[in-house]
Amino acid sequence: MTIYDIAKLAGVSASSVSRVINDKPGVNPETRRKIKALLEDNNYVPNDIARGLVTRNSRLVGILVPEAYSIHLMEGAYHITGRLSEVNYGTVIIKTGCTPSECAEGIRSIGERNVDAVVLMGSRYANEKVAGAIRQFMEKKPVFVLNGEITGPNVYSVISDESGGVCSCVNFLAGKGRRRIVYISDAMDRPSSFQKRQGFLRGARAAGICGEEDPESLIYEGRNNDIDSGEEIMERILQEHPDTNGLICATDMLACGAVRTLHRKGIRIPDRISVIGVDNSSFALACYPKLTSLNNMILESGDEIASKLIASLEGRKPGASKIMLLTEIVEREST
Amino acid sequence: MTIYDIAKLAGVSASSVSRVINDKPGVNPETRRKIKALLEDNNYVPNDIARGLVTRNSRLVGILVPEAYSIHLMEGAYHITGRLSEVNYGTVIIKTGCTPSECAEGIRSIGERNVDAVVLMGSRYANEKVAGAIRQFMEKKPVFVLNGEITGPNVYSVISDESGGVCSCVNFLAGKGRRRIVYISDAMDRPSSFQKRQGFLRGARAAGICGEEDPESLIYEGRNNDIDSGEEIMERILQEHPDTNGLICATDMLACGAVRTLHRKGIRIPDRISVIGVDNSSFALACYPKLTSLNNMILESGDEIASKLIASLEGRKPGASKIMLLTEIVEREST
DNA sequence: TTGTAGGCGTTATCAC
DNA sequence: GTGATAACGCCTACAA
Repeated sequence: MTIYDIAKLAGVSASSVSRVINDKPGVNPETRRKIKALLEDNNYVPNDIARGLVTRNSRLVGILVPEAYSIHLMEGAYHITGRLSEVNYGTVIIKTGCTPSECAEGIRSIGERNVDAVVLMGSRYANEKVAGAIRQFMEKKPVFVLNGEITGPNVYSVISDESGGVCSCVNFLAGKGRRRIVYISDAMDRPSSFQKRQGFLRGARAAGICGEEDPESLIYEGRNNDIDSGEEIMERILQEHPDTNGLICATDMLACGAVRTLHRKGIRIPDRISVIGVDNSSFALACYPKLTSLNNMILESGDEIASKLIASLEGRKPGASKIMLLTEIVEREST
Repeated sequence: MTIYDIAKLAGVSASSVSRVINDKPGVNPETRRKIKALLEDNNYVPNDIARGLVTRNSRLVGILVPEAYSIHLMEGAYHITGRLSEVNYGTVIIKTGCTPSECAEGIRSIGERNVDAVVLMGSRYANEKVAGAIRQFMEKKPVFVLNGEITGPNVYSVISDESGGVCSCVNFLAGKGRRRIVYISDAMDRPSSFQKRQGFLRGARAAGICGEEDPESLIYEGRNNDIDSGEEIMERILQEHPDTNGLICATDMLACGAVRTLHRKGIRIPDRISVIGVDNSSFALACYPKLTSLNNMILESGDEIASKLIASLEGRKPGASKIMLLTEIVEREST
């Protein structure tokens, strides 16, 4: 069912039908009614492809998500999808590999999809390879990166102050009298991990909890970012330093794992040790006790991006090209 | 950069360029090399929109997800996305409302996107309104529904035997000597909830755990499907029947909540009470103790759908129009 | 082996 | 107020 079919049925030209479909003026009210009825009766749906060919936009936004399993990022993508659905934009979500080359390849592949804009989920995309791919394949289209920083004329970055956040977590625990505070890092394969780690070092020095000791020695890093990994590392921590009474984990998942070990050993939380996670995810709630967690504002960042995106898509100015959201500690039962 | 631009640069016609791009025969090896080089140098990317207009397919699959917050379904969508990415198909994920009308509206809106096929995530879409919308707006395109049953010439349903699964959970607990087994249902606003509930009733009768009592009295239903809700209901259950020693929850999330209450009351799991969740999600792992959970095969269903989808897209037969996956209890620490 | 012409469904630009 | 007509970028007969 094309506009020509409808036109024939109505005894008018395709142009008139097109005008009715797009609510454009210049068509007799009577004719308009008639065409509208016909459209309805034949449940005509416009062919967005053909439309896109001439209007040069697809009402589609590409979202790249790294395949390294992160529910949290996917939730963010889902959130953005919701916001865009409201204004009748669809999202094409594509999984990419995690290496810089694979990320860059993702840019290229999404480029072929003729999306109107692109969102990069996570700091993993903040690297030179990706920046280059953007220059090559996304020259004219706006690119938004969530929790990562890329520089370019058409690139907008929304990051959250994870470094400052983790730093304040140390301070928070120190304020509760915790003297031996350790940090479980996630895999150091992306900027965000470094940020958090740096934040811990800064906080540890500022709080003066390491004395003569090198604060680096308070950092542990597991094989993976999952619950089992957190469990293992916690085991090691307790073995090496049974006096540990403050714990900050780079993700809620790692924290869940650590908490398991503490349960098993009968170490009470937060009486004997306080635990803080990062992400403020559903895992923080599923954990017992409910985890105090650093809200790194993934959802809020998604909102910011959605707003900028919609503004940009509608021809308005998206605003500042780099913004940072402040994080906040959401206190629950584990501290 | 269009094929015409490349053609001009190479001093040939657009058709030759097109032939090279699509790896079609009938072009001088020398010319082919030259064109290929040009394509590369100008990092030409084909306009999928224009291509779609003539080939009448978009290499895009629509996925409808209900906005009722369900990480689990989104993970499934993500999973399918991954599978389709491998064969260079993109997915357009659209959130829809939860009422039958809103779901049907989603079908219409995805219809405008000229996707090659549609996937409906969850049993919420299994209703007559949606079936009607499919007949109207998706007449020619294959529709796949995950964990829900819709009948139609172009509709393929993959469901999982949640009813049988929950039934066997009752049996499983009864086999462990649990005599008072209760069920916490999720909101009864979709077929899947009914299935699970029915399964419980069937299991309760078969196991003979209700005696003269009406097994309906063993069913509790909370306001929401979240952790807090599970916590509240568990509280009530213990008040009304402190002798409860077996618990089946319609979702892992509800189970997490229930476990919280048990912790608080100092009731040991599984010593005093065994707990089983449904979904076999990450929440089951985040919980302490790790939850025994009924794997309702969402991911596996996604795989089935992806396979059928790809087959169908490539012109092969997708196979049976309705299949059911058997569920299985994944035993962990809570039973 | 190569090029020409027509068409995919829509919108935009003119005449009328 | 209405209707031809030409794009949009690509593919595919068919002709050369």
